[in-house]
Amino acid sequence: MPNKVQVPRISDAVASTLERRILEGSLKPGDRLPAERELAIELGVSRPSLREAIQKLASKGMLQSRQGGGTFVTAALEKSFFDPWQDMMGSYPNLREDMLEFRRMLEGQAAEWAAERATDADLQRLEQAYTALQASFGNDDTEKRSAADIAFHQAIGDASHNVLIGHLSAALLRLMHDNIRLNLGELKSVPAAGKLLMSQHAAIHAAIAERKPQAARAAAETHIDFVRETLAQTLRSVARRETAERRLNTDFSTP
Amino acid sequence: MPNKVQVPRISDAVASTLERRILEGSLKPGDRLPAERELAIELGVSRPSLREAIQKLASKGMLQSRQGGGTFVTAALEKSFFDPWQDMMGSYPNLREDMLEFRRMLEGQAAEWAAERATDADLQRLEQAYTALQASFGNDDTEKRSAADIAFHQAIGDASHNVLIGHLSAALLRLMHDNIRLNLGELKSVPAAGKLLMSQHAAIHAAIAERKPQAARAAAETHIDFVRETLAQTLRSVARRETAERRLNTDFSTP
DNA sequence: ACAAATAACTGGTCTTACCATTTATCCAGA
DNA sequence: TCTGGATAAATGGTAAGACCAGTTATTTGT
Repeated sequence: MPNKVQVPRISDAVASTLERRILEGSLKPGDRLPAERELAIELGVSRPSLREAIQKLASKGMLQSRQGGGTFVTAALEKSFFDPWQDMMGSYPNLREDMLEFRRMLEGQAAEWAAERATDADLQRLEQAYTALQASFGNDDTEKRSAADIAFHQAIGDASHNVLIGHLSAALLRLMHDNIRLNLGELKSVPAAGKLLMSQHAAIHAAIAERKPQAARAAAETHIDFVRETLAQTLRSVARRETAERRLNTDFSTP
Repeated sequence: MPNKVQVPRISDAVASTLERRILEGSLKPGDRLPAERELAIELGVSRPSLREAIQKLASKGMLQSRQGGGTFVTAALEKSFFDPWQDMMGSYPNLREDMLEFRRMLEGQAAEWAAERATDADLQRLEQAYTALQASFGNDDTEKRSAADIAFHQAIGDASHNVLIGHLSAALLRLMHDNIRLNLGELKSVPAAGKLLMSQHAAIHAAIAERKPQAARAAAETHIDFVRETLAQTLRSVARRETAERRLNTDFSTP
């Protein structure tokens, strides 16, 4: 019965377009879609058609609408990979080591491919993210620094033109930032770390812009190595402080 | 952000109603739904709302509409894709390429680390998985071959002693197997492929057991390259066959 | 400076109309 | 009577406009 050739339906085409934008990263998790009225015009379809497409994606869990608020991209794609670990991170310290080791490979490859494949538009976006990141340092708002950091690495992931790299690198970095913020509070970074981090970011950025794959990979790996080392030191010192406090507080049952 | 209580949406309620009717059996597979205009009146909602509900169920694969014909309850139900990546794989061929490229890096690294870090127990498990895989060839049961293949690669991932590697390599391989099964039917592998695959598995296994990281990585990469090439060939031939069939059917308007 | 009232968006729903495809009906010609 | 095709009816697909119901940003009043 359904052997007939299906005529193309507009709502399906629109759904594919949106899906594609999410997959390829121009619509990232948490982003808000343009208003339905605008988006309908931009895509050249009527609002009902657009709505049908949105319903489809919403039923897949990729979009989420709030009346009066807007329609947002969910993290369904990353969740399907990493959901189970979200909570494990805190309790299982080895996982952090594994994650950094994994990211070393991932970010290295991302940088290498980005240097090989980035389009001019990609480089432009990367440039933009880099200057934003530069600006955000010195800023006290940890939230914004995290966002800028994630955006920078995300831009590299996007430029690598492999959707898995793009989604995974961003998701992992987000996971780490959340975890760090969660477990170490505001974690005023090691005093001298800031400038070193910036120079590393600069090196990565430069290598990609100059299209030097091996240099880009090396720079990215150096970056992760530094983060790993710095984080380990900080954690050790935090641990020392906590055991010291615990020793002091042993007799006080917390009210 | 989405902590607010979600307001009940009419289209959701309608979708639930229809879904219930299907599950309870008052709408059987193959049945035609009442016309949208009638059904909308019967349910006391507008046609657009009803249509949004239908779109949702259609995207779940429970309904199927033909312009001018009607809307039918899907005969073969229970595809149950909860994984958003799974159905993306079907619709975006590029994703399959990205996935293989990514897996090349992943499996290569997994094999390298496994060769460096595997404990005796790991090697034992790997040995076990390898012999099981060997045994499963020749077997006609695709399901079991898949399972053995996944188990083998999983054993490598575990031996790499990085939980992310383990989890991801298994998850991605599973994704590919499911996708192949879903989209290409049983896909009797290319005749000569079986023995080649086995020799590749043997090479990976041997390199890890002999603790030769670089050899292990190379063997794993070769393996993925071969899979990629074979898959591409198979897909091309499938595409050829389909266009041929289409050409044959061009003149016969289906009665 | 702060809080409340207000204005401007934004998604949710409905009505109406028209188009494209399919299906059923009917009528002329053999 | 039967067959074939033209015609009409029914059905899903799309569009436009209006209004409602929440949300968010702005203004205003104290």
